[in-house]
Amino acid sequence: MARNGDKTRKTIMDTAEALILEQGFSGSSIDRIIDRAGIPKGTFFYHFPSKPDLAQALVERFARRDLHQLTSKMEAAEQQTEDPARQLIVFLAQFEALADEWTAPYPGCLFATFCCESGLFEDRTLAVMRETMLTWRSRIAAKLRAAAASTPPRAPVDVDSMADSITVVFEGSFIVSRTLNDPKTVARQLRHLQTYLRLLFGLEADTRPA
Amino acid sequence: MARNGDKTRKTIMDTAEALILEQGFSGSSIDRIIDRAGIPKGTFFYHFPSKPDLAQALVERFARRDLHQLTSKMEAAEQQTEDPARQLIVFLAQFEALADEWTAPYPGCLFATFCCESGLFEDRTLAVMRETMLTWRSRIAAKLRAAAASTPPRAPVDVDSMADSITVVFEGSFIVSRTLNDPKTVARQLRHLQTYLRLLFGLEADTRPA
DNA sequence: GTTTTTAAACCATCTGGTCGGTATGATCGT
DNA sequence: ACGATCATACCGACCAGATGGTTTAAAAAC
Repeated sequence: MARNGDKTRKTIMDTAEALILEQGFSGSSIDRIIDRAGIPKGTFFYHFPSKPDLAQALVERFARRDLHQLTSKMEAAEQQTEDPARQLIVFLAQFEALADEWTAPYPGCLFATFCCESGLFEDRTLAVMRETMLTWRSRIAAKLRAAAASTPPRAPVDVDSMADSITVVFEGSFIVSRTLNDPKTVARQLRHLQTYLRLLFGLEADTRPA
Repeated sequence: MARNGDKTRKTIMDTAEALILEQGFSGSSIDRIIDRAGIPKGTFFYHFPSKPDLAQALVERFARRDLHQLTSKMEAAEQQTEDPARQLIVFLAQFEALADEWTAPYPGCLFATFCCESGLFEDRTLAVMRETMLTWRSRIAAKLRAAAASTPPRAPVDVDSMADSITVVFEGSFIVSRTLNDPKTVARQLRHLQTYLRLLFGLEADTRPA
């Protein structure tokens, strides 16, 4: 299965990511990863020269998928309405709909996990996380500026930190969701963010409670 | 030096907590903890029979301090104003003032760290975190109900998840703050929460931007 | 014939944890 | 006031297994 190298690599990464989300990075030994994946040790080190290289590959893949979500859901929102404030609400509503389907086992964010062990990682690994968050900030902040230009917000807000709020709510609600064993937490928190935006830009309230 | 046991114990716990906040729990080996603390191994195991017992002691101390903050800052807020909505804003403003002083190294939350490695801990350890978060929820939710009773909120909100938002913002902003290397993130996010509350209960906007 | 996978033995170092022992008072009967 | 006793606190050598990682040689799959 020579050209199936990609498949094996994916198996390793998927298994590792799932394990890391449960036990953290240091807690996920290579032996346990290959044991769960049913793959010999030699194969692991054929694909990843070292454990830090695995971390790098995982964080890059996670960031790629994350940014793809940002782009695709933003484009979908832009096709639904012209108003930038409404676009942001539609943007969040899509994530809410996604999160609303979740049941256990609770999802996690690789960024949060790595951040909580940040002293163990190389700079290049942490840089991927930083750049991803800054990309979210700049894309969302641009929308917020457009929204503020067309409708003055009801309260003075800093667009950059307001943009960061989305990331904050994601990361924070993952943690609270998992700690409380409540899979609906993420969806509900995303709804509060929408309510905040509605109030800020004077949009009619949603009938469902936040 | 009979009664110096407490001091040694505290040294171990302080060192361990700081290290865990940097490297995570599995990443903080007992050898590294005692090395940093300048304490021999035998002494460590005299105070803590096992590593899980250290985790338990740490999480219980953290929870105790956390709940003390909740109580003391809530009482301070209650002495400043009678209006429950304003009390919540004052409550948050106190944490904001605290967070606004922070510079590097970035603070972390032991709960977040443990949550990201939750697969490694005993139930009793995770239970402490869960109960602490639920205590926050019920105390804040009570205030929110009182606020909603005196002023109908401008948008329909679920008080329990609104109460959870505070925990969500704390946990989330710790992660974002550390990832972006921006010590001011926590304070700014706490300000957004205040703005949300102001808009919700029709209070005048703060002049400083959120 | 090149890429990929498998298998297993091997290594130095680190891991959580044990154990026998020591120092320092406080408490005690005398 | 005396030494004997005792609990608390501290020390560091030692252990078995896990850790990340290497090596080697061979077998598949394309």
